[in-house]
Amino acid sequence: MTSLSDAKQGQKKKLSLVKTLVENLRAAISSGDLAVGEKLPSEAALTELHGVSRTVVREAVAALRADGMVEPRQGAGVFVTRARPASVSPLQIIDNKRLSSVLEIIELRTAVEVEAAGLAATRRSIAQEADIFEALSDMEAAIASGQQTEPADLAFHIAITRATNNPRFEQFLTMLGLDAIPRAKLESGAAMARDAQYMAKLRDEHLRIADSISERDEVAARAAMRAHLEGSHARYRKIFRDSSQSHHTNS
Amino acid sequence: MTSLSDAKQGQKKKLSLVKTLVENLRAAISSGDLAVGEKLPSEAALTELHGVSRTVVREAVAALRADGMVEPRQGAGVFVTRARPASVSPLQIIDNKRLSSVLEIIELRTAVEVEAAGLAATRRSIAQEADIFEALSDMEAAIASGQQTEPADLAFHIAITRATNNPRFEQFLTMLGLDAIPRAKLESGAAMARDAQYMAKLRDEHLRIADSISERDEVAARAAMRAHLEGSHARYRKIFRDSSQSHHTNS
DNA sequence: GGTACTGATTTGTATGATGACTTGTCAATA
DNA sequence: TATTGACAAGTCATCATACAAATCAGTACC
Repeated sequence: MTSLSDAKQGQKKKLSLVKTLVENLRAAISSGDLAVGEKLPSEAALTELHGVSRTVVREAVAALRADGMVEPRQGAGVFVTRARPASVSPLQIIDNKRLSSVLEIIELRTAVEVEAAGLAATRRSIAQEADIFEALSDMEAAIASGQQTEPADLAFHIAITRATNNPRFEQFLTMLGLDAIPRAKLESGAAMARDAQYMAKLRDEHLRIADSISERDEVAARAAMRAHLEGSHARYRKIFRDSSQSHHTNS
Repeated sequence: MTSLSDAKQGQKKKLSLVKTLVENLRAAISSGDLAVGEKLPSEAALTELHGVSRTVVREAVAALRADGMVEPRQGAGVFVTRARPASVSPLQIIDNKRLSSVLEIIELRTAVEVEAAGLAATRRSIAQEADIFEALSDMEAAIASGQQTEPADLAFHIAITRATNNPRFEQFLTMLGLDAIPRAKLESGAAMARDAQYMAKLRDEHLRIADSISERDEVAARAAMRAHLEGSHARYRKIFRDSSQSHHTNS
């Protein structure tokens, strides 16, 4: 025991007792020594174990709670909620350069947006329906005027998630942000983006989704959204193939 | 002036003193009211200003320090180092207290996990199949020994996302952490958690999912996962109803 | 068999005390 | 004058104690 004070004196001087205790606990949690859902030793036990006062223990727990790693419950104990600090959003580590990463994200989007389309079909309000069609016409306007279509595209999809009346769906898509609508224009799709045929197909897919939601046809809405995103997946997979081929011929 | 205690009682019911103080300070900092480099009021001043004890003040500062927003210097004071927390994850704004929030998250999970189950059924490797069944038996062991089942439950679901061979699915679930498996045992489900009938049903649903994935039956896997999560949704909605009823009778 | 009570455990908050460190003041000194 | 050194006030770090509030497991009771 008194391992903390010893360690502290063993090192230079710095490291406050709280900081060392936080590091210890954090290590124990992320190493799985304290598994998710498990209960930490009680404050009394921690004071005993580490040879520090309750103040130190409480401040250390306060720090972990701020990280979202633990959650104390009065009368019950302190419980581990996450193995890693919540501050690092795992999905944020999207390597936009790698097309495989883009494909992975599209697949995850498919999961969420197909469900969103189905829920939107059953729950949408009149106003939300109008918003969807408005986003649709914005997109068409962007196509007609040759502007960037990505923001309008994203707005259309967000309008649908909003129509689920479950804010988490919109949060999810907003979190992905423009990463969700990959950079076709940038990578190699400059030609494709101006391809009238491609744009028409995109518009048609969107229209089909919007119509299904409008008609409260859940099954059709799901199918249309899935077709749209799987089409998108296929298109980017094609880009992947083409670019790697051209890469080969170049080298 | 005891502004904190007043505010606390003014709101619903809960919200610890530490949390409210943290929010206040955080707001003051990000609003520029307390500029970067500036020194916070001393502990004594803060206790006076907000009408709380030093314990509360110190834990609040410990939380801000964990966020990297302030840095205390012994003998000198506490200084602002950043205007914004080091990083914020967008979905993090989950109010675990509100059951409606839990229900929303379950719905989002349903979207992701139903798709994951389908993908897992088509893509799983032999090893991944084994991992799923291992998680399943861990869960059964937890039930049998009367341990907490939530961690094992989460592990089972994560094993499935892993079998999609798309790391984004696992990242998504890991991001939610235990928020994804709401606190049945904690809130009001102490009785439910020990309910053998409930546990048997849970086990049966899990088994059905695992079997479908094992047999590479995509449709069945999706259906089983959806049934499982929609059942979960219904169960928590029931808790919501019951608790609000009991609340009414109490008041 | 279910219900209400009770006591032990645990976190939340308050308070007082002591030590260590930082900073500014100011007199003593070269 | 400029530098040094002691000193005091202010501040955070830590410890110890106490009580309140919530939880939980067992127990007695009906």
